[in-house]
Amino acid sequence: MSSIKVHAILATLPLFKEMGPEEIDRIAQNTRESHVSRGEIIFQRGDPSHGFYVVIHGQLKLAFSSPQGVEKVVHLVGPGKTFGEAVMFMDMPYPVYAQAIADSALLHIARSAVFEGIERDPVFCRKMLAGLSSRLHSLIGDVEAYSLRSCTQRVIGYLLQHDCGCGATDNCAGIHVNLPASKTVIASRLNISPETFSRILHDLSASGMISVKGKDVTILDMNKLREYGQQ
Amino acid sequence: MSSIKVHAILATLPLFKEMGPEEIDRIAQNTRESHVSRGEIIFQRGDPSHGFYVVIHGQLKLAFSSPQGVEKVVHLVGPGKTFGEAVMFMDMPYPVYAQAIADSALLHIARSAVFEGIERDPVFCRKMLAGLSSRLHSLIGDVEAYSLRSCTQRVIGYLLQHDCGCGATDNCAGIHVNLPASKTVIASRLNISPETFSRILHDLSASGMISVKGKDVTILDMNKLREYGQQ
DNA sequence: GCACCGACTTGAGATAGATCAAATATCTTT
DNA sequence: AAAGATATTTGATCTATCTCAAGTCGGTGC
Repeated sequence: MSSIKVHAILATLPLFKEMGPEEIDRIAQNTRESHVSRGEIIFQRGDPSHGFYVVIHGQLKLAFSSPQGVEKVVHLVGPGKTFGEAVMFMDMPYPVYAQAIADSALLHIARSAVFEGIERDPVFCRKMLAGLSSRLHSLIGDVEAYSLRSCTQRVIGYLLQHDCGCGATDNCAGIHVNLPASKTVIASRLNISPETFSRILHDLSASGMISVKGKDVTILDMNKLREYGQQ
Repeated sequence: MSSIKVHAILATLPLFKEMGPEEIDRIAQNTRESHVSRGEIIFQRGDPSHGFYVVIHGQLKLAFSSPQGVEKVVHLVGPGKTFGEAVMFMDMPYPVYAQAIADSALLHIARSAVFEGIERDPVFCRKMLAGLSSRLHSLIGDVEAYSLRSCTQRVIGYLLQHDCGCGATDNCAGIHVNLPASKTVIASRLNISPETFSRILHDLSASGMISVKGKDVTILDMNKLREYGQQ
């Protein structure tokens, strides 16, 4: 891929917006593109970090597995999203592994470029801080969900979060949610067994709140669903 | 408290070490001291953030509660530790509330001072990033523990993490752990009911791995405990 | 179009940990 | 030091969710 194109991709990221073209070029120079196919590991738990990643297209998961081999998906990363920033700022190996769940293209941005960027540009630095903060915020949300909500509530929470932003209408029926990965993976993300996930989806369908066709979920009764999810 | 003393306290924090005295003074100028007694709320979930806090002495908890009133402690903060940084970098209200679990003294550092600091000093910025990263890392650890480990394993993990650093000896028996809060609070922190926590401590005592006297736990057989916690 | 393979569903049963309740123990306040 | 209040322990029971097992569905390659 030409460095022109890399430049263009970087320029669309919130992180680099507002950066001057020459700064972006500097970053682009320290960027490595890679293509991975479904199932490939990008890094293992315990590997040292040399930078962070941007997903150009495809989908991957961050996860760890127990000694018994049970896998727990912590995070799903799709196009335009970044991962691996946090580890870069500590002298620590990756606490999770990253695996492609679809053929994907990635950009790797070298740690050195980021550290230079911080040195030069306080705005960049603040964006980096904002990015980390928002990841932290969503992890707190996960902790809250795992500890205070039932499986059904977590599923409903997930569906509501992933409605494809039809706007502010309160009870717009027919909202469409596309599951970005296999149901087994989503279940793991929600810390539920696949069987339980399947049953919950079934039950929500049966009571007319949603309808499910493969990876497409349609929210039929938003209010009822919200109510169910609330308390 | 005199601003001299504030200056001295700030200077001991890793975050401000390496900063010049005049810079620290600038920070100190934007610092507000507060004393809270046991049970007092420092901020509520939903409150807007105007800076972050340093604990001078005392102990507090960050937590949220479910609609049914069940409380879940996310984080315990003791002397020398900071909290509330992450929220400061986003336009979001606090996702948790903070409550003193012992009479405490706090320093509040205004957001504006932090943002100025970032503007001026890339080292400070990097430390801020490192701080957030490390918090994020430990949250990932929590998520891992909640999703892959049993209650007993979490308790053991907690005890092993909180041994008061007797060094690298592998099987130094008699390591002493002091629970920094009531057992009910620790249990919540570990996402366990108080009853279950009590029983686990009892069982570990019964099998001779630890001994418990109030808030003092002594690890008697480190190896056995580790083994138990592993798998 | 058919056979195969992984993903999903459905049923039955098992269980870790929660909840409820009552008895102690510990800390606070007077 | 006694009375209350709060925290902890212990026992008995309950239940949400997991696990195991057996289909069924849906896409892919031949």
